[in-house]
Amino acid sequence: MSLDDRKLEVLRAIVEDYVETQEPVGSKSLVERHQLGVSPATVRNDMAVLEEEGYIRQPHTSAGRVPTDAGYRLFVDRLSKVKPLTPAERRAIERFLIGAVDLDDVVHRTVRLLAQLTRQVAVVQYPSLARSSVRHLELVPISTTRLMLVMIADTGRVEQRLVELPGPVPADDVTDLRRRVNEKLAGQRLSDTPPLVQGLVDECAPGSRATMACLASVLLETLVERSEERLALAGTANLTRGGVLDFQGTLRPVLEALEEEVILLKLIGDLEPSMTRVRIGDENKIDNLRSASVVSTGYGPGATIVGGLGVLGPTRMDYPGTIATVRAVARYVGDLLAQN
Amino acid sequence: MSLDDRKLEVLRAIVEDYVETQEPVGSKSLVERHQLGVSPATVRNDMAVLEEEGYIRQPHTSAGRVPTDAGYRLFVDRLSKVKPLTPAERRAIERFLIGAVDLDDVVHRTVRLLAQLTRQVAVVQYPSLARSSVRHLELVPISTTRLMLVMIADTGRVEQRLVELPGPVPADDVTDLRRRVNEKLAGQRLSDTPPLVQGLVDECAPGSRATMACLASVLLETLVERSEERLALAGTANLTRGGVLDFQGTLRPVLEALEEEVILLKLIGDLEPSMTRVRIGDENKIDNLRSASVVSTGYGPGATIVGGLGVLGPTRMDYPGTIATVRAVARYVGDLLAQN
DNA sequence: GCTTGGCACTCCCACGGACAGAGTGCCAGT
DNA sequence: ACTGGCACTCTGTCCGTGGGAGTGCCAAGC
Repeated sequence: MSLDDRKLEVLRAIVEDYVETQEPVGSKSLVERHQLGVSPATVRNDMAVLEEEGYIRQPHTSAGRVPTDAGYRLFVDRLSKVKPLTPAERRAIERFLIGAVDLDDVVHRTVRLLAQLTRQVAVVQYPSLARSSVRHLELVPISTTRLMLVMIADTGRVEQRLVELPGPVPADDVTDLRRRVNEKLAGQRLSDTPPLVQGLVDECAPGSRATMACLASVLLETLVERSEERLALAGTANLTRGGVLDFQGTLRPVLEALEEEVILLKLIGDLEPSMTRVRIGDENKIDNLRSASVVSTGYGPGATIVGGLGVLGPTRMDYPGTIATVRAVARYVGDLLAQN
Repeated sequence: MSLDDRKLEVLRAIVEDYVETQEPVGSKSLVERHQLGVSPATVRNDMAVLEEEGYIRQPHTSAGRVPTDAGYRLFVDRLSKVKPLTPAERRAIERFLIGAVDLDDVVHRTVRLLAQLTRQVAVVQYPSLARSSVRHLELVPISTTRLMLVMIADTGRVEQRLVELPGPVPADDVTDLRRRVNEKLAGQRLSDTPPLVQGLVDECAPGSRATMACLASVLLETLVERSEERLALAGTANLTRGGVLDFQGTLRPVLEALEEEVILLKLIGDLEPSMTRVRIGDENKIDNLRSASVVSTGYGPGATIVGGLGVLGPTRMDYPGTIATVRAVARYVGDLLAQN
C-alpha cells in the first residue's frame, strides 16, 4: 500500500511536533496545530495506517504516536525541506572561523562551532592522512643515534615520530638521508608511499642500508599504519538537554561510544559520496547508539574531500536544521582549507 | 571542642560505609559493620557532636548521616590509610604503558589507564611548554613566502606553526635563519626565550630584518602565548556510575566544566608542591563542580615536574584508592619520560 | 561522667486505590 | 471517503496508609 499525500503530511506533522515537544502526539492536537483540513477522526485513520506500515508507533495503547526510525527516515528522505541558515548563523560561522592560525586551531574551532550551532555533540575528523600527500619530510637529529622524523602533509597535518638508529650517524649523512627521502616521497599521496619506501631501502648503498631500513620502518608506520586518524569532539554536555528522556534513561552507552575513536570514525568517516549522510538509530549498526542519530558529511578544499565531520544527537532531533548547519560548516571549513 | 579518637573512628566508619553503599548510614548498621565496641546509642551521641561540628549531616530528620565536604576533608587528611595497589594493578600499569611510541601515545595511554583503574574521569596535561626547553627549531620551506616552523621541546612536545613571510626568501637564507635561531634558542627554557627572540631581531642585518621580525612574532606566539597547554580526557562514561545520584541529579554542569580546558587546567595544574592534591566539592571553587572532587598530582622525569594529571569523580569517592592510583600512575609516567 | 537500653517521635518511601485526562478504535451516518 | 459520537484503555497523579529506619532524649547502670 502506498501512502497518499495526506498521510505523508500527517507523518511530517507528527515528526515536527514530536521533535518540538518531545511528547507523543495525538490526533486532536495535530489538527489544532496544523492546517490539515480534516477532522481528528480522519487523522486517526491515517495514523492507524502509518502505524501498520511501521512509520510511527504508540508507546502504549491509548497514548499519542511517536515516529519510528523508519518514520524519521521517510521524513528525512522525502518530507523535509531544507531549512536555510539564518543570517545570524552565517555570521557566527564566519566570525568563529576567521583567525584560526593552524590546523589544530581550525579543527578545534570548527568542532566547537558545530556543537554550539546544532546544540548536539560535534565530531570533526582531522584531514585524513590517507587522503593527503607528503609535502615535506624533515629529519632532525636529537642525538647521534636518534632522529625526529617530522612529516608535513599538504592538508596541514604534521606528524612526528622518534627514530632510534642502529648506530651513530653523522650530520652529513642525515642531510643526505633527508634529501633522498624527500626526492622520493615529496608530493606523493600517502597511500602510494609504501612501495616507494621499500625502493628507498633497496637503492641504498650497503653502508647506510641499516640506517635507512630503520628509518623506513618508522616511515611506514607514520605514513600508513599508525595514528592514521585523529578527531576532535565537543558538546557532550548537550546530551543532557531534554533530560535523560532521549537515550532511554542513561547516557552511559552514548558516552562510552563517544570515547571510542574507532566508532566515531565509522560514524563520520564514510566519505564516498560527497553527500550529507544521515544515520538514524539502528542504522548506525552500533548497539550503544540505538537511540542516536548521526548527521555527517565530508569536507575539504574545493571538491576534494579530506575528512569528515558531523554531529550526534537523539533520534528525535531537528533534522532539517542540523543537516543545513552541518553542510554549511563543512563548506566554510573547506573554503578555509583551500586558502592554505 | 576537640574530637576524641572514637568520634574520629565513627567518622571514618561513616565515610567508608557511605562511599561503599551510597546510602545515609545509621547508628545501628554502623556498630554492626564495624567493631566499635560501643552501643548504637553511644554512636548516636558521637554523631550528634560530629554533626554539630559540621563533619556530617542528615539529608532529613530521622535519616542516617552523610559526610559533608568538611567530613571528607578530615577523612582524607587524618583518617585514611594509604591503600597499596594490588599486584594486578601494578601489572596493568606496566602493561599499559610499555610500547608507547611517542608523546601523544604516552599521554593517551595514560589517560585511558587512569580512567580505567580509578573508574573516574581522568585528565592528563601534556608536558607544559612553560616547563620545557627548546631542543630544536626547524624551518621547512613550504613555498617561497611560507615557512613551517616546527619546535621540538625536550619533553617530547612538538608544536608547529605556519609563517607567512613578507617576501620571497631563498633556500640559503632559510638555512641561515635556522642556524641563527637555533644557536640562540636551543637549550633554553621556553619561559626564558622572549628577550632572546627580541635579540635575534635586533642583531639581524637590515636586509633580512623584516623576515626575521616576522618569524620572531610567530616564534613568540608559539613559544609562550598560544596553545600553551593541551590536555587529554577519558572516562566520561564513568560519571554515570552510581546512577545520577552523585552530582545532584544532572551531569550537565560537570560535562560542561569538562569541556572547558581552562577549568581543567586550574584543577590539575597547580603544581607547586609535588604532593598529591585533593580538592573536595566546594574547594574546587567552581560552581559546576560542587559535588565533584579532584585528585591530582604533578608528573615528570625524575624529581622535576612537567605537567599534571588527575581524576575527577563524585565527592563520594574512594579517596585512599584513588590517591594511591593517581600517585602510582604519575610515577610510572615520570619514569617513562625519563627514559627518553 | 560516660555509656546504655528503652521509648516516643519524625520522616521517608513504597504500595495501592481512585480519578481525571488524553487518546484511541470502531461504528453508523452523511 | 470523511465525520461525529461513544465506549474503552491506559497513564500519570494525587492521596492516604503503614512499615521501617533512624533519631533524640531520658533515666538507669557501671
